[in-house]
Amino acid sequence: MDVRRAYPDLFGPTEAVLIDTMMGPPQDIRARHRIARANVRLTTAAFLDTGFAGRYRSDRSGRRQLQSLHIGGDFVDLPSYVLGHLDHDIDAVSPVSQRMIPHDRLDRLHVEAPHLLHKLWRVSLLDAAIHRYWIFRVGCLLGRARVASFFCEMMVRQYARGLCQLDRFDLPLTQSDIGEACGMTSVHANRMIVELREEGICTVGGGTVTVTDLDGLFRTGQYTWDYLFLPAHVDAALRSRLVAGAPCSVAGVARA
Amino acid sequence: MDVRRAYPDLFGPTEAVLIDTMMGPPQDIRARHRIARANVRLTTAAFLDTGFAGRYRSDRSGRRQLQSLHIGGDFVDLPSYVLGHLDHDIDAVSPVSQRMIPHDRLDRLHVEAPHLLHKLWRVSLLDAAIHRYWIFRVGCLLGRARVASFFCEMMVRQYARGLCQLDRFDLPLTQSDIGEACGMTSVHANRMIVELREEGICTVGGGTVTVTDLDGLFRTGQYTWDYLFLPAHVDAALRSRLVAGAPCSVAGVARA
DNA sequence: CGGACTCTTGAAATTATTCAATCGGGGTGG
DNA sequence: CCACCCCGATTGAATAATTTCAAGAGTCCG
Repeated sequence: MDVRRAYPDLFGPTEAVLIDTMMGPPQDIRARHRIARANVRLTTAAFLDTGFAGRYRSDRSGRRQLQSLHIGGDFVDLPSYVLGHLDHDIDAVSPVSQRMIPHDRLDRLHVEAPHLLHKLWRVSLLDAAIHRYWIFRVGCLLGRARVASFFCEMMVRQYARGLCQLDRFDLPLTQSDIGEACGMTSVHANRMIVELREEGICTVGGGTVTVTDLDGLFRTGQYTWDYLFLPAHVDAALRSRLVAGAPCSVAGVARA
Repeated sequence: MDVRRAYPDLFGPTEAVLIDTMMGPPQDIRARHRIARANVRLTTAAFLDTGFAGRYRSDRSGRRQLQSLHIGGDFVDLPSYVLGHLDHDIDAVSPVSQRMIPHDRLDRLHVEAPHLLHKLWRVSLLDAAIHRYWIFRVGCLLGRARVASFFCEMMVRQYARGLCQLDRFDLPLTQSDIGEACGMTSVHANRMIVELREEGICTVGGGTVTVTDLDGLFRTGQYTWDYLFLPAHVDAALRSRLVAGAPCSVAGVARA
């Protein structure tokens, strides 16, 4: 996954080349291995080439919360560049291929290409917007809606990068992982998934979610993608496929 | 609240003056009035002088989730500068005094003071770290712990800005607001608050939380402040007041 | 084949919501 | 000044959502 494909409305060809030259060679990380550790001074930032990586925080009883789930094309480690270290661990959820960007290489952008740093700032604010939506999901929605909303997001984010169509998408998570993402036990996650299947909305298995009722999935998850700030053409494509399009998005921004 | 007091380890005196010159005069917003609207092109970013402001998203049934709560000294609106508009509303929770920074004034920093933009990037990543902790709080903790954790955060963040001691702090929220922050009903929030009071941990009323058992509050909320990236002296002060200090923080970062 | 892990299901216990009602303080109009 | 009203806090009881505990079935792999 190159940065242009990941952010088609953000980076130009020259910028993409520059970013590419900053990144080291691809490194493979095995599933369930650590990508970055909390409370350790870091000197490189990871760009996620392929695979899934997650941020985790655990409570005292060992119960774990997935705080974010990154897909190919995400800069998973920008916070470590700006803040120096992380307050949480980042793990490979599936097998991952990543490319490292040295922090001091990013430092040089301040004189070489300051506009690029501004765009990386934008990228990290997109992550923050996703975080806020996760707060909403976990805080407001009931079990079935939480899982549906989570599936919607993972599908739309991959769709926006050309990684899937709107009928199925990769999700190499166990039901325990899905529970950790949605703030529920694996047992309850299983029951919600069973319900979604019985309602003919989607099936989950083999690391893939197959969507049998796209509208139903979005409706059940009360899902809108306005917070993803998608490129206009992706937004339009999504709208055309959904009877009750999202209430708002980039294209629909009013003028003041 | 000036920026130096808000971020003592981040901005130098010269930078503080520069930021100050960018900001317009203080504007008063009445409680429960809108500060920024979703899906509207914005041209200024708000700096919160005093008061409390919150980001909200609602589900289809009208149930509302507080996604973040800002206090005096927060740049509440940086996402709107970088992304152009917001995907959610920002409301004044209490009476608010804010100062606006025109986006084009920030643009000029690219040539005038690029290092300042980098620091603003840092500020927005601190917000993102707080978002992630909210995901953890709402997704992992049970009711009483959620409320205690929320209280801890609001106290520590205000303490770090010299806005309170560790025995009481302002929290001009109704119990309904607290419920929206913690992902629960106002009725349940009330019950959790009653429990905290009966356990001798804290009392809530009149827009103030009075902490009668600081250790108990932190223990009940399983709270650590590592994600706030506090200045070292604030971190040290907190540690010295808590028998079982947080497991990790800036001062405790390993060297790689 | 054995072991480890995941998915699945049932039943009991816990946690949280909903519905309904009461209490109390602060402000307003008479 | 006081009756009245509204809103927020509080409580009880019934209902719903979720967790916990436990067990069994399926699958993959050494």
